[in-house]
Amino acid sequence: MNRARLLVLNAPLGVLDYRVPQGMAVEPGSIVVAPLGPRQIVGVVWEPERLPGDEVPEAKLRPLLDVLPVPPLKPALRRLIEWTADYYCAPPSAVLRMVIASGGALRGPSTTTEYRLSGIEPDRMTPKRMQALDALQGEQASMRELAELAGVSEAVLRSLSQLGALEPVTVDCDRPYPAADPDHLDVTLSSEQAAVADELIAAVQARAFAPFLLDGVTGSGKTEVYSEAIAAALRTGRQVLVLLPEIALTEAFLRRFEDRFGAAPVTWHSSLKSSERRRAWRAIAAGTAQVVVGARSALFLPYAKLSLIVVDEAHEVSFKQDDGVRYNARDVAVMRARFEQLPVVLASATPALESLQMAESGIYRNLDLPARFGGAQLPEIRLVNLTEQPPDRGNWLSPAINTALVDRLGKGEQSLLFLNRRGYAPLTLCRKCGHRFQCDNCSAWLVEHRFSQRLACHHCGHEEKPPLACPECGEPDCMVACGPGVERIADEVAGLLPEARIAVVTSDTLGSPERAAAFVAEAEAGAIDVIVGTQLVTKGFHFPELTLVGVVDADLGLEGGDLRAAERTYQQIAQVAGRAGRGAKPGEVLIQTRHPEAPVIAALAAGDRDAFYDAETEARRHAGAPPFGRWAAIIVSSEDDTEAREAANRLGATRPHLPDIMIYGPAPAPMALLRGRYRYRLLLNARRSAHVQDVIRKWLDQLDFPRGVRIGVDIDPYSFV
DNA sequence: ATTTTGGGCACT
DNA sequence: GTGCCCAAAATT
Repeated sequence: MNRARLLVLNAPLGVLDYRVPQGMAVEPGSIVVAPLGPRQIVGVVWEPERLPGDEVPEAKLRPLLDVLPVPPLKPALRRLIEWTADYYCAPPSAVLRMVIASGGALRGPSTTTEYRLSGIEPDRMTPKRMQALDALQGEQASMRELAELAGVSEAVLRSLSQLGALEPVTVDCDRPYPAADPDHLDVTLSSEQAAVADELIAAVQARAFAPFLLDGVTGSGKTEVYSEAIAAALRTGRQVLVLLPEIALTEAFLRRFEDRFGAAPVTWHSSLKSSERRRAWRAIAAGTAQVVVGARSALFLPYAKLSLIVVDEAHEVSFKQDDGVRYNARDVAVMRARFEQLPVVLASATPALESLQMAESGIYRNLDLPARFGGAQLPEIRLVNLTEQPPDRGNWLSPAINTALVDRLGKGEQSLLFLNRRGYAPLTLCRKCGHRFQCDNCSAWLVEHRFSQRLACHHCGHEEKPPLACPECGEPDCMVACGPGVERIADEVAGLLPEARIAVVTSDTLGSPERAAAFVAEAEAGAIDVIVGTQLVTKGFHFPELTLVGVVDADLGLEGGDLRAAERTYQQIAQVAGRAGRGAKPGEVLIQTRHPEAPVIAALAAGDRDAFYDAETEARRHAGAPPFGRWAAIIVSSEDDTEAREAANRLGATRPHLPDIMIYGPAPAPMALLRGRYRYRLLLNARRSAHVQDVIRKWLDQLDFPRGVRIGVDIDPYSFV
């Protein structure tokens, strides 16, 4: 009798045992199809001793249906799944789901049919058809995806297809990607860069676990350096994974990559079309995808022969996933490298304190690139004390920034204004009765977006048209904007420099890779004078003509009780400052603040990175915060407030009392209502030696909660909402 | 997660 | 007795 223990994709089921029929060849890692009641589910064969489960009598076992024609998941990846589930207190099935991310990749034919506009106009035009033809210009995807894209039903598209306006295209899912050539470009590195590159190359050739912290100021050429390690990996015929924090601005990165290697890398991110996702997954599993550039989810793909992981901008907060499995891709990347026995490079100009600490204690090898490449100087940083030099009433830019903006426009140089607030104003109220426009589903104000004429919630995506009259008192045309957003700053610049070409850069305006690429092209061509942007502009840009950076409100990030507020503020401002003066002309950075004496701000002004890190290290040590202690959050949520509060109280009442773990709460979460769910939070602060995960698991296991209640565990949380 | 089962209740 | 709704149980 041949049994197989499966990890199945359904989280509440987890582990199920099956019989292996005669003649079916399975091994640990095989991806199989199994019967479940009247349905079929996908699972992965596992070592039984590694997945605890009750022994099911043989009579109950049903036979497996099929083995899918994809390579079995390798032991290193299976260990990573186990580790991730264990460390982040997540169901193993939920982690497995990230590996088998592309349902369609596993089964079915190796071609799919996509549709695109043929250019033929349908005889009879209807509003829906018009809308579809408009929206689908230049798109090619499956019926379903096109329907979603155009905001029409599939029936509309089917009729368009019948009329010939949409034509089918057969797509081969296994067509190979263009080959990357490690020697496509002859690269000249400085001697400092070459020394660092050589060390990385040696690590790639050594084929052993080796974590590196590649620590270099903005503009020091980190990408060029680790590209040489990528080239070394390509020469051995193996694969490389490069993790980037966000896709919005990867276009520029991809172009540089193509210049270096003669082919675009394989990309992986959430907005891939299903056929692209499938093609990438299969190529990655087959080992034919040489270099994968992806968002954090690319970390869990089944690489056939991985040889190097690079985490670029490794300090970025967006490597922390904040729903589903709440993992930190930066940390999991190191674990994957360990299980796979490979080098991993964390590259950053402003490393997380945790990473610095690992380097200092010798666990990570520290590689420094202290100078900017090509002799470019780091920009000069000046503080603008807003209490001494306030902006004009109703404005947000101080005379100092205004003067500098005028000066740069006169010289034909570019300026960048940074404010981490989307929209026109963070709060809108009625001038007559003071009514504040709030989201129905979240504890958050609705933010006015003037360009798109909408009031939007930045947490749940709810949008509405701005009302003509106050919903509370009926006063017509009553809305008053409170505080600045990037759109309002752009307005102010337009008033100051009527002839300037201004671009607002946020996730709203740069949502798609295409638009991001268009913006980068415009900015490089000098068609933009002033860029006003959110944190999106802090990363990755390289505009040689950009010589002025203005930080509109340096104090903004320090508000709120976020444990990492100081570090994040330092990183954001240091990164955005690093956009200035990357070419031949020196850069200048003006930082508006009300607290010039705050340690973070003072360190930024002095350009004294060590002073900041020393002060922050002491603060963290004192607070028992990472890396000296650990935090964990438990979020209890339900659509019913009472149900959520009672569940949270029950958790609080049964809290374990331990000497090395402090447990605070429950209390309403800072976002007490989010996407229609009421939320309560408990916080754990533990000594480093404490087994936080074990404690949490034991604590939660002994309780039962009503169906509507969700318990989320966040280990090493970044977001404190 | 999804499907099946079973109890309670209103209605014929 | 039948149909309907919802909660609980089962799924290997």
